Amino acid sequence: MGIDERKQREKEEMRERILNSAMQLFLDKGIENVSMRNIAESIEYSPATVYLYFKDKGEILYALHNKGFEKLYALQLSLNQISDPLERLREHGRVYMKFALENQDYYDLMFIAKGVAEKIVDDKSWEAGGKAYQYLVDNVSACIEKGYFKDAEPNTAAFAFWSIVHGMASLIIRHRCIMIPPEYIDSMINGSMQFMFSNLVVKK
Amino acid sequence: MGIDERKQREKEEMRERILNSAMQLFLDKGIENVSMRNIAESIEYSPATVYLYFKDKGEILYALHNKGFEKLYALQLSLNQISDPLERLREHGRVYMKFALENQDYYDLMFIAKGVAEKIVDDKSWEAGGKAYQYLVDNVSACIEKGYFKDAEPNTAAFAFWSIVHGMASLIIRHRCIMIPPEYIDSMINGSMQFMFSNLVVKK
Amino acid sequence: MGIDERKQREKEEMRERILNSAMQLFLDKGIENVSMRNIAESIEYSPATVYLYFKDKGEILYALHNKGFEKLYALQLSLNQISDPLERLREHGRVYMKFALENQDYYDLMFIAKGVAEKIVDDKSWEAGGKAYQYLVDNVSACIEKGYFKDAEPNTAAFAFWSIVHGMASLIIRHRCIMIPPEYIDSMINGSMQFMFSNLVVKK
Amino acid sequence: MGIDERKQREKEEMRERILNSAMQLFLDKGIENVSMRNIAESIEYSPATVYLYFKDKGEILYALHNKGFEKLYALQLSLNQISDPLERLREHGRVYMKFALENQDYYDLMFIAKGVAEKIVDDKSWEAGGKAYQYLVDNVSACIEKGYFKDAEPNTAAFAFWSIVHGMASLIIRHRCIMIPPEYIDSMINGSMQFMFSNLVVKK
DNA sequence: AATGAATGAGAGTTCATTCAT
DNA sequence: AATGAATGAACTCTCATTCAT
Repeated sequence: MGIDERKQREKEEMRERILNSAMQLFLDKGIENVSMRNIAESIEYSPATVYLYFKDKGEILYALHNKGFEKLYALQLSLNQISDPLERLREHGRVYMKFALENQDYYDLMFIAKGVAEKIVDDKSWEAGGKAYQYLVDNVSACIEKGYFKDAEPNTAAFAFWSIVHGMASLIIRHRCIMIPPEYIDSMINGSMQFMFSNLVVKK
Repeated sequence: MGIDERKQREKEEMRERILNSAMQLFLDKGIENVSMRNIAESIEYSPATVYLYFKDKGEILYALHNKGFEKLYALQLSLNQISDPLERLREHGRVYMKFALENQDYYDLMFIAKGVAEKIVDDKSWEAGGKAYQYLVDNVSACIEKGYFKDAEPNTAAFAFWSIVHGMASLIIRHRCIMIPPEYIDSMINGSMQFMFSNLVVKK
Repeated sequence: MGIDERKQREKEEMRERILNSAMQLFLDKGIENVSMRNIAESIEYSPATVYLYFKDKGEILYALHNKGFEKLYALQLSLNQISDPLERLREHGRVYMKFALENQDYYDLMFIAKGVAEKIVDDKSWEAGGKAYQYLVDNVSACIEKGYFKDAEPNTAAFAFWSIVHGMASLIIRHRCIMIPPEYIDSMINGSMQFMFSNLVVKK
Repeated sequence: MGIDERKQREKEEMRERILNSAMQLFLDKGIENVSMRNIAESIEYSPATVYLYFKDKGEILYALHNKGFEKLYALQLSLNQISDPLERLREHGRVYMKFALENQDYYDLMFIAKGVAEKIVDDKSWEAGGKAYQYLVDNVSACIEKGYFKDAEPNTAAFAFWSIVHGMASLIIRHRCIMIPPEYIDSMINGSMQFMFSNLVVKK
């Protein structure tokens, strides 16, 4: 009775193994330097086998990209328990940065890597990203409604907030912060976000 | 006596010609689609000749990266004529974004591309970037001294400002703004910067 | 007792189904673009299953080749109702060309494709082809006996007739008639056959 | 002074060597079973080297195809010394068959092989074939003008003649004459051509 | 009887780079 | 100073086929 299920599970495990190996390789050698062969070798299977689980290289990239967005979205949902939208937005920023820095490989794939977005647009599949972005817009809207920001249009403000955190994250991930001693990075991030928030918010 | 100098000069001219052609190709076909052979063809020399002037492809990328920083720094210097530091900072942001969007390939090379930054650490030559960054820090410092920002530490605030503009630029350049209709991108950028500035600055 | 027969029958049905699907695919996509996987998919079985019914791809080709000859032979038999051998030969030519052009993939397999004929010699099984050829020889013999051709040896004349129609068919099928506008092909064929017949036949 | 010429000559020799090796391989293994790698190996160079001399596989096929047509056309020109068009046409047939049977590999490429014609049509390059075909049409026209054939339209009659010889040649080359004992093939060919000519030609 | 999983071999092609001349 | 010739290594992807289950 469990046979089909076992097979199903094994198939899923194999996909997972491939994805993990691929991600590890991306991390080690950079996305553009990873080939299907590399991936196959790293799981000790033949190249052809990989194609049994993923149609082509793009599908692997897409699957990882999606996993990343799911992870991120799950984190966003956990923010729902914070009722005050401003506090939620602040925490949103912290969570986003934490996600970016703890999952630099995923973040790179999701928001920085070349050749990924291009492949994905062709499919119907900016869904994942769209959901995450919408969550931010809603959060910002709620803040505006509560009067936390002056002169703010939700989409514009959301883009501004996103830019700040993405800017920090991508500068760090792509090693453009070498003028900042590593041990200061964290306080730099917190300081920057603090600077923004404390000044942007309307004092009542 | 003039011979060596002439030779030196000719060598330099050739390097320059190679770099210009390479950059033109990057602009035309995208960085990853340019090969050493392409570059050689575009200057009508053989591939082997290019190697007489640059050790390898990485060195070309690095040289272009440096040229990019020089370009950017020149733009920054032109800001000096603006005496009010806040107004200068505001214009700094506009100029930076303009540079990024009009020279997306330079910008990519300078602040996003993988493999370039790594080379830089080895070569200890973050000079070019350091100067540009220092200019920003100085600009922010001047603003703080004049009391435009509250509770601000110059390095931290500078990092924050840089993050915003880099965030916007890199999201656009790496095609992560597909949820924003292209015709709105410009107003989105201006709106975001306006949002930040108008709220961050202490009202007197 | 009926069990074995049923099994036998089922096996034969499956072979038939495979062959039909394979031929359909050949017609749709061209012989060289059909893989064992395609064939398996089109009958909704796994690739491995196909190998239970045919030793390898060559055997499928060979079987189709044979089916082609059966088809052709059936058409030839239908000519028997024409009693005058010359009229029968003329119609033979028309029927042959019709078969060739309406079943280009069968024809290709039977008379042009490489790798198929080789297999046949080994398998000593030129039977199917032999029968069809003999039919032609007999037809030509009858014409000679009736005095329609002068100076003719049956085998030689048969080969000559076969060459004409095969020449036309294979030039068309393998796209070597590009200098003839497509809309003229038909009249070219008819014209050529007319030219041969009207001149070859002894006027009484 | 001779340096450039020597280089030119060496380059040409290399192309020739590649073409010869390729042709030999085609002959041995069949066109569709020859890869660029095979060709490279057979001349003991790396695959990449072959691409220095030929843009892609199609260009090799095309070059061979062209060589074949040049050979054939040269033979045709040698017929010009025969003044009587009927005798010329008769010899034309003999020469064509001789060419086909002595250069089966070239003939296959020129008139039978799949995938060659397709590639060539795209280029401007049915020239070679067109010239050879036109030569035949002209020959047939001359015969008609001289009253050798009744009721004949030149293009149609030319197509008919071509079909006969091509039919014979391709049946032999693709091994479809296994019912004819090898030692009879020659007399079969001659006999067939004799049968056609002696009967087609108007007796005066 | 049927298959899921796997693979070795191979396809055409491109690249950065080297080196004798 | 410049290059023609060459190459090893790599790329993505497909195929016919096998075999344990």
